[in-house]
Amino acid sequence: MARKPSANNSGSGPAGVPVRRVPMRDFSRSLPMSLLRAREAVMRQFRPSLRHHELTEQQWRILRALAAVETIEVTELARTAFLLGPSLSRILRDLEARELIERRVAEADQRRAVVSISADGLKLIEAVAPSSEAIYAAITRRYGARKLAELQDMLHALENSLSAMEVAEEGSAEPEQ
Amino acid sequence: MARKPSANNSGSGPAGVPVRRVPMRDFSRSLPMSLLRAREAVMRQFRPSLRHHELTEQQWRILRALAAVETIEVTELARTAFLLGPSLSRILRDLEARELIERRVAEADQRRAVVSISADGLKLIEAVAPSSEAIYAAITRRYGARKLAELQDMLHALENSLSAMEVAEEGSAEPEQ
DNA sequence: GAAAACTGATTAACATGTTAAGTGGTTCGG
DNA sequence: CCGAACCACTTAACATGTTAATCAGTTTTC
Repeated sequence: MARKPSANNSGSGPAGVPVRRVPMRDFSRSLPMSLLRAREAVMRQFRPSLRHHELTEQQWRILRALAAVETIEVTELARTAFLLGPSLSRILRDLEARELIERRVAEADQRRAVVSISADGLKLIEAVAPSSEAIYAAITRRYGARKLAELQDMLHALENSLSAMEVAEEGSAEPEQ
Repeated sequence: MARKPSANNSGSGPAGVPVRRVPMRDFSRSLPMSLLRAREAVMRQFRPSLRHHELTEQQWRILRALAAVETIEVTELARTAFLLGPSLSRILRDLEARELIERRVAEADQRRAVVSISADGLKLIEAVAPSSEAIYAAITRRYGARKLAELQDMLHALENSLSAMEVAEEGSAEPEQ
């Protein structure tokens, strides 16, 4: 288990000890990594259930978003389900082929598409919802309802903090003239 | 802005009001969604900087993990960088082609591959690290160092809670027999 | 010591993430 | 009006996520 000293001196440092060669925050403690790991731990609970219904996580997000409204435009749906346009386009195409959703063009503006869930789509949601809710309840029990609410608050606060923060453009490439 | 009552009665409920037609937790408040949104808010800050160096988020994770050790085996690297095997395989192939990493087979076990960062790879890290650290510092300032540490703790606690939780296999399909 | 079982890594196949480009439809300025 | 600008959506191209299958090397078992 102990890392064996290697004979690889082709790099730079003295071989044998795992040194941090560049001064940098410990990698595994970075915020993006923590968020990724936490999210993966949560999704690992849900994926099997979704999989048994031939649904991906994103398809499930879309169906749930659609179940909450009569109709919705594609752009608004992308915002709600937190998907980028291209992803949403592909998924809607597939869900439409499976007849889980319906789509028509808006009368007022021919550019816009209006989406709604189908009867089959609703049936599917009703089939998945119980186990999904059960899993969520189990997670809540394990972690603690109060702690979970607090975590959500902190996550939203983080999101709000950063939304106001402008992204550095780093003008070292593509000078834009 | 007010949702116009639609004439779509093909579903089930009385048309006109955006009703939640299936009893379910409000979608936008689900934990996976909160985690996803928070993570995206964070990554949005880093992506431009990485992009200027022709690096994806995952490639950056791998280079950073490699910079902390002399050598590492692929499986261990996957665990450290939190990537699945297939993703890692592809990325290592590309990074090797760009000569940012080096790879050789382990002497003791010909199945295993041992990876290390190259001199060019180290130079690249040194080029990216400053702005990366600056962004992280800015995020910390905005959100608050103490709050950030607390959030990390809660995320790790969540991860630990769920790792002990076994995933339901839901025997409704593929009876396994 | 060879077949069976196992293991580390890669490849395959399909779905999504991400950015850029394309395609119609709509609005605006002259 | 009519061409330029804009807008909603889709397509394209490439990278990663995810599961299953494959492949070579190693260990187990009889």
